Amino acid sequence: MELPKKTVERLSQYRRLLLKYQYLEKPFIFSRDLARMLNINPVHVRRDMMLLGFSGSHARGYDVKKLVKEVSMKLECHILKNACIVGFGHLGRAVLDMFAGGGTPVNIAALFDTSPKAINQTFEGIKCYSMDKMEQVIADNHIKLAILTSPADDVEKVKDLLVACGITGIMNMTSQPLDLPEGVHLEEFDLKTLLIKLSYFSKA
Amino acid sequence: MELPKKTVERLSQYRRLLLKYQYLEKPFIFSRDLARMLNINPVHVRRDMMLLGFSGSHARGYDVKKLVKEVSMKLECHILKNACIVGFGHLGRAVLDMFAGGGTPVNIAALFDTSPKAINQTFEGIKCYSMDKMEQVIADNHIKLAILTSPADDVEKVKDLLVACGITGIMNMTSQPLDLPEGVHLEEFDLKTLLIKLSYFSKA
DNA sequence: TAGATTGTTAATCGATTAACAATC
DNA sequence: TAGATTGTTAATCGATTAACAATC
Repeated sequence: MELPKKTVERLSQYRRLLLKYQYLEKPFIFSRDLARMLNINPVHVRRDMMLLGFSGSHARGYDVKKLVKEVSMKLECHILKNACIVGFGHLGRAVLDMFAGGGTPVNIAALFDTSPKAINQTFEGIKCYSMDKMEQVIADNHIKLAILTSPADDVEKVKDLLVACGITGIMNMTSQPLDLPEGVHLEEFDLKTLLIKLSYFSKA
Repeated sequence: MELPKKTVERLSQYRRLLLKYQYLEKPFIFSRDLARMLNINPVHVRRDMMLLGFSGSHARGYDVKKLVKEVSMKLECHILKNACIVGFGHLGRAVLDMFAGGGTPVNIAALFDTSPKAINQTFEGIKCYSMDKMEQVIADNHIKLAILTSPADDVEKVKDLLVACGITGIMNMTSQPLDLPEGVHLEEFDLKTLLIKLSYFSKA
């Protein structure tokens, strides 16, 4: 059975935090402490553990290493998913920087851009290709995810290309609404919208 | 009375879309068409209009220009909010590029970075300052919002600085959880988390 | 009038959290 | 035992959507 979306988000955060924590501190952690570090409610932690099917001890809390292993298993962090970045401007570079270090279960396997300056260059060890190599490169590298950062006017064309290449998930970092066919998962990442929201709710 | 969060997000999207649309097409639009362009349910549009207190015509739909004006009013798009970008790496640059063009009700008024290469330089007409000028610059420019893109290890220190400077809203683009005092609004923008979510739900 | 649309209420769904029994 | 924590159910809250009356 599938986990709720919000639970998946939090599991990912628990994992990230505890991966750092596990070498520094005690081998056990209480829901209260984990919650405080993430500014959430302890009940959230316990409920997520329940959904995960993971048990703690009433006396000591949760076994950090076992928990990290369990979360990683559930999120399939052992199956390294290959992703590509489409559009390699500042935003694309920022994304690459963020994931080049490793530690995340998503592997950037290729870059695509239209600029002759970038094409055939290598960044952080990852090669940048022209758009017309997309079909070949995506097939050869078993790429399943795409992070879309290209300029707004290209988005529709690029989307159709990606879908035709058999991509199963797209992270849309353009501020352009995207209409995807059944079976392709979409994650919206719309900075313009969120900034206006921030502004609206930050009224002094 | 305050609008629901999701409604504010959608209002921002209606506005963006219709600003383009208003010069191209008919002066009226149906909820169905607006919804289709954003891949949402038409009922959403009509309900948001209701919450906004905006009426359409049964025969012709909504008056595009009036609607844009109404949404802009509600989102206070006429009050230009000043924001700063803290951390001017690739991510900071990407954010600046996105907003330098104008058209959004948020104005980037200053950049902050620790790198001597960037400090005192001007990018897209916006000056980059060292972190220790922050208090002065934020006060002088009436900056109320901060977009945080600095490296993870600086985040806590920078946060305290920003709060001390009287910032009322922070967009956190680092993957570091932030704990803010009452009265400072927080918007999380966590790429690592969302990418894992995408990966989880994109299982073939 | 017939058909389409808006405006609004009620039902549904998902996420959060309060409450509390069970356990160490 | 007393006190703290986990595990789980039930209540609450916010967002979405189904249903339908009112209107053009």
